[in-house]
Parts: sequence; C-alpha cells; structure tokens
Amino acid sequence: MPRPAKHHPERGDARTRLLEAARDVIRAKGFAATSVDDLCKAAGVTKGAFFHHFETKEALGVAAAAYWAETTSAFFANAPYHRLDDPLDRLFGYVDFRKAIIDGDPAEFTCLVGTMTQEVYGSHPAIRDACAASIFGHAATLEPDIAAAMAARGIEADWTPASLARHTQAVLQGAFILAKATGGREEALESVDHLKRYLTLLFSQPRSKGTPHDGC
Amino acid sequence: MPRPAKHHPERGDARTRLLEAARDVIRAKGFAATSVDDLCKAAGVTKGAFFHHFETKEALGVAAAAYWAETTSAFFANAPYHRLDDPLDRLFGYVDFRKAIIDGDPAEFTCLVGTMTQEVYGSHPAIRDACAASIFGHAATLEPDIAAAMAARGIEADWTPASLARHTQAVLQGAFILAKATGGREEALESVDHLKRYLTLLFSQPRSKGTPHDGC
DNA sequence: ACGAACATACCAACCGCCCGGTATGTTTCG
DNA sequence: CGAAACATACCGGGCGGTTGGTATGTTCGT
Repeated sequence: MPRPAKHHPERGDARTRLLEAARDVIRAKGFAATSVDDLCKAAGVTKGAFFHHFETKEALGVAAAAYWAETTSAFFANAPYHRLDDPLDRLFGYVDFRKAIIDGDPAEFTCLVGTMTQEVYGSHPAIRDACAASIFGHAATLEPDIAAAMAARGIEADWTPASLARHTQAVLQGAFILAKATGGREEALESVDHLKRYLTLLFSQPRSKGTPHDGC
Repeated sequence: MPRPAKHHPERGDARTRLLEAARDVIRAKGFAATSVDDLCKAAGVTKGAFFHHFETKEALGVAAAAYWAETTSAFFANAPYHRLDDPLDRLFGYVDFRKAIIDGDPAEFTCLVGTMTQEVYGSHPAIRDACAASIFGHAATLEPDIAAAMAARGIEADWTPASLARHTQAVLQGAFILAKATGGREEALESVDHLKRYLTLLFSQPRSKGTPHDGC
C-alpha cells in the first residue's frame, strides 16, 4: 500500500512532505503535543490535504514510523562501513557511524520511533507496533555481522547475536534520553563509548562465557 | 517552599493524591496526552483543587518529577543491597535490584522522568530540568560504590565512575523503551543482563585500559 | 478568653480557544 | 471528461485555565 505519487515528481508531494514534517516536528515536540495544524504548517499544506492522505492522526503516526523505517534502513544500508572485510570491523563501524551522526540538536539525531514508542505505547497500539517493527527490524540487520564475528573468533557465549543486537539499540535509545535531559550530546557519546568497550571486551576473549558475576 | 500540610493529616491530602495520580497516569499515557481532568478523576479531586495546588499543568509536571525523585531515592536508599560489604557486590546488588523490580506492566516498572524527558524536552524546559535532576541525581548515588570497587581492585581505566553510573541509567532507560515496544519485560531483562556482563568484564581484569578497538 | 480578621483547602460551574475531523469545493493531470 | 490531489470553511467537543464560593482552621488584638 505504498504511495505511487507519480503525478507530481517536480517537488515532493504533500504526503511525503507531511511525513518529513512529522519526522522533524514530532521529534522536537512529541506526538501528542504535535497538532495536525502544526504538521500542515510545517509541510506547507492544508488540513484538507492531510486528511486526504491520512484517515486519522494516528494513521499518520503509523505511516511516519514506516517512513522512518524505510529511510533509515536505506541510510544505513548505504553507509561505508559495510565495505569492511571483517564482520567485527563492520560491527564497530556501525557503532562509530552511530556516534558520528550524533551531532547538532537532539531533535536532529534522536530516534523518532523510540520517542513515539515511549509516548503512545499505552494509547495507540497501532503506532507502537509500527515503531517496534522499525526498532527490531533495524536491530536484526546487525545480527549477521555479530554471528559472523562470533564464528570467526570462536566465541561461545551465553548470549545470542539477536540479544546483543537488541542491546545496542537499548544503549542508543537510552543515550538519547540522557542527551535530551541535558540538551547536549556528550552523555550520549559517553554511553556509546561504553557500548564499544563492552563489544571490545566481549570479542577479545575467545571462549568466554562472560564469567558472569552470578548465574545471570 | 515545600508543603507543610499539617492541617488535614487525616487522609492523603489532595496534592499528594494528585502527584501519585500523575505518577501512574503519565507513565501509562504520557504527559501531553494526560489531561488535567484525567488527573483529577484519578486523584478523586476537582479541578479547583488542582489549580489551587499547581499554577499550571507544567508546574504539576515539575512537581511530579520532584516527587518521583524523592520517593525513588528513599526507595533505593532502603534497599537491602546497601548492607553488603564489598562495594562491587553492592553495585551488582543494585543492578539485580533493578532487575527484580522489572515486573508486571511496563507502566508499573518504567521510569516517569525518563518518559517525560523524551516527551517534553523541547516544549517544557522546566519539566525537562526537573527530570534531568532526578536521573543524574540517582546516577550519582552509584558513583561512590563504583569508585570504591575500582580502588579495591586496582582498576585504572579510561572511564570515570560518573560516566559508568550514567551508562547504567542509559541502559535501563533504553531497556524500558524496548519493553514498551514489545509490551513485555524480557527484552528489558536481557539488556540489563548485558549490562551485568559488561560490569563483570570491566571489573575482572585488574589494570585494564579496556583495550579499546580504536582510540575511542 | 474570645471573636473578628485572615489564611488554607477545596468545590462546582463556567469560558474561550484550539483540537481532530468533516463537508464541500476547486485545480490538475492522464 | 473523470478522478485523484489538493484547498476553504466550518463544526462539536474537550482542553487548560478562571471565577466565585464554602468550610475549616489559625492568628491576634483586646
């Protein structure tokens, strides 16, 4: 059910402009605090156009999450770290890439679907599910490199590639919260550095079971 | 400027009931989506009482963050892990305690100030600052044990106790987002286990500089 | 000691505005 | 033409916030 939008290839059509406005405005103000009029003003369209393309405001939230998933997956798929030979290098390349794009205002580098998940998780299950699909779908793209790195280094662990991939997303999401709390990026970068250190430790001891502190 | 409220100690006064309602309702619906009427209904008071105690809805948000900071700091201060002798055991005791209270619905175990930070960071700086004070104040309570554990084990690291303390909060906040995305607790527990594993690795190699992957 | 004066805590009713949503055009393109 | 893509104008309701009032202390001059 994606939009063909063949008619006006001149400039971004209203639907796309609304989705881009949603991406920017919702990250800055949150979903509930963003009114339909806010979005129309930011996109330069009228309310009639909005409800022509989206049945309700909730439907726009779902579409915005899907649009986020599309654009970010394309963005990461084209990132240069994929060209590295060693899967572990690609994993660190991913984390460094995430660090590199933490720049400017938090509204510009934080995650739309993470923000929306927190906010609407109880009131808009449809949006929450779309956000969850984006988050876990992105996490899943890390699994092959993690699994390959484990195999290449003979790591036998009590954790799975999937769980470590999800953990990277948890750290990033948490880092975004700290960044928003202070308004700066330092705390976020700091936490991602701890994540890098964790990965370094995990992959530096070949047949580690992690030697956990207790039976965690 | 705290409330004496000596007059009617018979029942919980309206102000406290409103703050408790805010803690519960905002965690479930978010700040912006929670109306003043919602809070009044949940607290069993009228709107007149609300605006008697709080000048605006934003003021309630600030007070709710402060109330959260008070109640949670008392809650953690009384937790049993503080009685352990080894500071590292206390640190792991803290993390296990956090794991133990991840139970039931996400609205019951997630963090009010983390949720509000994400939502209002751009629109209500006063609330954001109160949330930031709560988060970083809580993180600061971990620093002494981390520093003592480092000293006891002769750890010389390129990270500080403060940064590791903040990182634990980032992981927890991120874990809450994953939990809300799926509606369950498993993903959150999983990420906290990765945090435990990180701490175990950090403190198991005495004079580690972390041997980072590059000059991070 | 006592009551007038004041303060606090709360309630019921109301207000204007802005919100999500709709009904009805008008333009544009194949 | 005809239909999709937009614009204009307009609701009804809920929102944050206000007003005026009451019941119950608390203070203080005398």
